[in-house]
Amino acid sequence: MSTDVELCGLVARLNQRLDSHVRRVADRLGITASQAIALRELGEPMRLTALAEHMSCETSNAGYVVDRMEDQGLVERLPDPGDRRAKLLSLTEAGLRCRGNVLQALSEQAPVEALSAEERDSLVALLRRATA
Amino acid sequence: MSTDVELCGLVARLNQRLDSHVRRVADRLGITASQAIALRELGEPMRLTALAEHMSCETSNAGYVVDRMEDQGLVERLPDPGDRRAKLLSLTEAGLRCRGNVLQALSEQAPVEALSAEERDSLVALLRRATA
DNA sequence: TCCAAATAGTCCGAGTTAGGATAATACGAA
DNA sequence: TTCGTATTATCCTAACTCGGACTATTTGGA
Repeated sequence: MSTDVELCGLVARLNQRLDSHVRRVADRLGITASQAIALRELGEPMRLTALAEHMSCETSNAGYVVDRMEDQGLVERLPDPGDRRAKLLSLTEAGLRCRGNVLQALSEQAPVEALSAEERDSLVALLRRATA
Repeated sequence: MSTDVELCGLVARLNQRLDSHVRRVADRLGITASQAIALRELGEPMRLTALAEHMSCETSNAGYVVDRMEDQGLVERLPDPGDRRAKLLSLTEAGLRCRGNVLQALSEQAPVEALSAEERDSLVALLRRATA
């Protein structure tokens, strides 16, 4: 088994764990995991394409998630002044409150207790380079 | 943005890239990405629970994937001699051939060219500890 | 022995995801 | 300007995924 193949499995496993973590947090807040991730990334208004990029998913998928959030009054689609094709996704009052709760809950539990702070830093650095 | 939160996003991004890679390979071979991963992990007969663990997914999901593979004649469910509840997933002739193609295709392109061999090794080491 | 709890697998419902088709708008080059 | 190409978002379909309910079987303790 080559290093590369093992790497795939390890990344998938860690991703699945982090995802479970987000899922638990989201359940507690009454939203879905994807919504929690979207809220996490919506620190400032952005286009759907940009949100999809931040969420590491397809644009159509981000659209599906935003549809539900719009129904729940968490986000609005405002026209983009500079491009009539585009819309700016902007959090509502409720969305901002919900985002605060998400960030709070996500930071409460460290999802990778097994690593020291230094190891986490070097892991982040490696991942940054790997995905650059 | 804390290190932990950034870590979540980076892992998701890398996972998505590796997944896309598997998806392209699988498309070329006429199977789905999940099937390619299942084939990759089925180096030897194992139970459904074990396969799910290797695939980093729920048992029910692994069952869904195996159902399709069984329909296509890639895998068989044989009774486990030691436990009448369990079944051993075993590749057929066609499954073995397909697995060979998958391993070949997956090893052709390195999915993380941005890192040197040493960096890949330390990344693998960190991920092993993080998911231990 | 006998029963409660744990484990293995199946099935189902609801929700999520990718990818392709489409329509509207923007952009760049001739 | 004007046309071909690229971008932005939406919708749809097929496929995937989780989590829970259920049955059969095993295991461990009284």
